[in-house]
Amino acid sequence: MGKHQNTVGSSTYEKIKHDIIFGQLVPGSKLKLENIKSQYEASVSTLRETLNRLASEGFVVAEEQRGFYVTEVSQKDLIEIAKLRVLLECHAVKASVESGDDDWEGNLVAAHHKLQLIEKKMIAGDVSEKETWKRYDWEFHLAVIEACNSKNLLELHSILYDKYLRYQMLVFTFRGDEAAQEHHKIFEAALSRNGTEAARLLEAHIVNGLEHTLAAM
Amino acid sequence: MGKHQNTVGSSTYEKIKHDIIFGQLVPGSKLKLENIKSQYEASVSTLRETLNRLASEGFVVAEEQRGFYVTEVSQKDLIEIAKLRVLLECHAVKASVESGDDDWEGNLVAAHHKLQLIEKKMIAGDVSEKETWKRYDWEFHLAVIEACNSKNLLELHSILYDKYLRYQMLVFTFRGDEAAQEHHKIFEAALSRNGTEAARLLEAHIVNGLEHTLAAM
DNA sequence: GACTGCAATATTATATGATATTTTCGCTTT
DNA sequence: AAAGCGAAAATATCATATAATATTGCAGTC
Repeated sequence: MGKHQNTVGSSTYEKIKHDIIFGQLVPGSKLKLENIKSQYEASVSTLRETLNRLASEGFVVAEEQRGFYVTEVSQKDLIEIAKLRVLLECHAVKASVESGDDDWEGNLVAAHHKLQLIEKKMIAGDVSEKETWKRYDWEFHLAVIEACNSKNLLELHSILYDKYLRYQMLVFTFRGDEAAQEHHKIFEAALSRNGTEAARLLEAHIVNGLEHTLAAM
Repeated sequence: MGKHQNTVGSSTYEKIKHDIIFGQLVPGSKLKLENIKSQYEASVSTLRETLNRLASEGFVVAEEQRGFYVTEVSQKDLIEIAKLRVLLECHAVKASVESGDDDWEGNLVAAHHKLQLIEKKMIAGDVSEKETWKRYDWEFHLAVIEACNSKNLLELHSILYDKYLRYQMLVFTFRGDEAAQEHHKIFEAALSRNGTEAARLLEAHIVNGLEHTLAAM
């Protein structure tokens, strides 16, 4: 059961990725190896491995012979990412409700329940658990599309979600009850196996979130 | 004009990726650092950087403390990739014909012309330039969607195309005149700004290719 | 006699610090 | 200003040390 000890490489990967998504590492800033070496307690080579991985995922830009930079943000980029999320996620939800089995349903119910609980807390004014909230949001969105039968799609979606999340964290604002209701409707449509409706609601949900974030940028 | 000298890292990346796509490195085989060190003339650290990059793109699988393996192939995976290509490429072509300018048209005409030339050679029996042919095929498909206004989408598509190409190379078979005609029809639809028709033809083109490849696996 | 469990050994992956290149930046000269 | 020239800083690469995994051989058991 006990998760075997992580390598230095994988834990620095998690840390740096986290710090980019949650804004500790500011967009456009240079990642000088010597500097981050002390900050993340890893050697140059290990850091380079990490930064190369993050570069292929798009969180870091690697300029040949010139080092690494935290990827810039822009409204255009956010719009692209949101549109791609709509494209992939709406396609996936239709496939998912088609082929989801009882396990899928159970998992979806659980994910929605947990999300609902923390949303209530947030709406009541407790903003202390932003990261937990976002994890539950992620788990819910994943649960909806998980039965889409495409590992490849789920992997792409995972990266897109993180990129989208980065923008949300950048200009943190809570849409509160509105988003919670949208989640609930998506949940109901998915559970009643209405793929088209779930896709429609999902698109509206993402677009609303996008506009909210854009307005705050 | 002169392309500035490549780093060891980027050239080994190109080489290993090429060898995976074109089958020199067989699916599932282990990439032992010491072995490939001599083969690709790079140090362990450089190779690890490369393999980490290829792992996030999905050409290599990295198992913690167990090393790197060439990603396995399967019919299921191929089907997933083809479906994703359809999803992204059809969406992109509609956006592209909407907003493509004269530069886009010019580039598309050029790409189609070059592809047509080499297809004629191939049909005539000259199979000596497989790689050039595939590069032109790639350039054509890219040219069609290039004006979609989404850097993110084009990057995802680029990786998907390479994964798809790997399967085609695995069971190399030339669809000949059939594919050439499909390309031509896609070209005409795109040029006449009929996005819906272009998307329809593109989907059929990819699905036909998929079935051809599946049948040969 | 074959099978299981354990310990010693060999192999391999991971991580590090040192070295070689390359770029950057300030200073001088035109 | 613009170009040329180092010195300093940063990146890319390497060889090696450390830690983990796989393998082998040997006893003890069924």
